[in-house]
Amino acid sequence: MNDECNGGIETALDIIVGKWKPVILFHLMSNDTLRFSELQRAIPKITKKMLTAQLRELEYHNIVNRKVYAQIPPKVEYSITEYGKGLKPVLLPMHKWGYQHLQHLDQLYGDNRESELKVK
Amino acid sequence: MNDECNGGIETALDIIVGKWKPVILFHLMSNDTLRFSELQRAIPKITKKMLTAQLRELEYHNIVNRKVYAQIPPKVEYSITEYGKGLKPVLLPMHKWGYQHLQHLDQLYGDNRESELKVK
DNA sequence: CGGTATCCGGTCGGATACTG
DNA sequence: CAGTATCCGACCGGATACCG
Repeated sequence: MNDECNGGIETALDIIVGKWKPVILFHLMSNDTLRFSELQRAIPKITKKMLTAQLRELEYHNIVNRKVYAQIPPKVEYSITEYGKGLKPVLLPMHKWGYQHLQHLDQLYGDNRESELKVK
Repeated sequence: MNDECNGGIETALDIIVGKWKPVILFHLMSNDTLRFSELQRAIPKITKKMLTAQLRELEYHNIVNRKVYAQIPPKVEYSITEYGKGLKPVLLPMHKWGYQHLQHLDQLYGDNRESELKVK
């Protein structure tokens, strides 16, 4: 971390931040391939607009693959690219830390703090 | 990653995301202790408002410590908490991946793509 | 020195309706 | 089925001025 150029962190954040990107990546990383509608069902509260937008950004950065089947009705499949799999060493520690952090909070304040957290 | 509950990632992101948090953490992690004005000088483009806001959020999550010296003129020192140091295993892979990603892009498109990146 | 207070523009994301 | 298009409110972050 005593390396110059902290910009690497911002670069990584730019790519994985977005209200829905973590969930999307989570599902794609555990499912190999998913259709647009399958993602929609897996993430009920997301709108098509958002799902499309976030997928496009991930696609732009070569994290996910978009495969269009030229047929009617249309069919589009999304999957993590090989390059995108390189994000696992980034996401796993994040997941681990975040999970432990939640436990830590529960242990400090008890288990029913949804409300307080939301209010921030 | 095939663990349920991807919320851990969002929890972690909530804490380390923010336009200036990565830079702030970077400086605090390599300097042990810094005054408000030192941080300001280290990050020239940040405003007091933003520096205060981001520090307060980090403090709220117990990532940084705020030590106020009751004297005139005032003096406030910031440092990473022991708990905050636990973020290193999260930030280091991020930094590494992001840095490699930048290299990856340079290798693909040549070195003068600042412009394109900004336009996105 | 180390902040608040206030204002304000731009962007993010949600709701809804429409389409090939 | 897999998207666009449009509108719109909320919030994020910058500029500036003031304060203990």
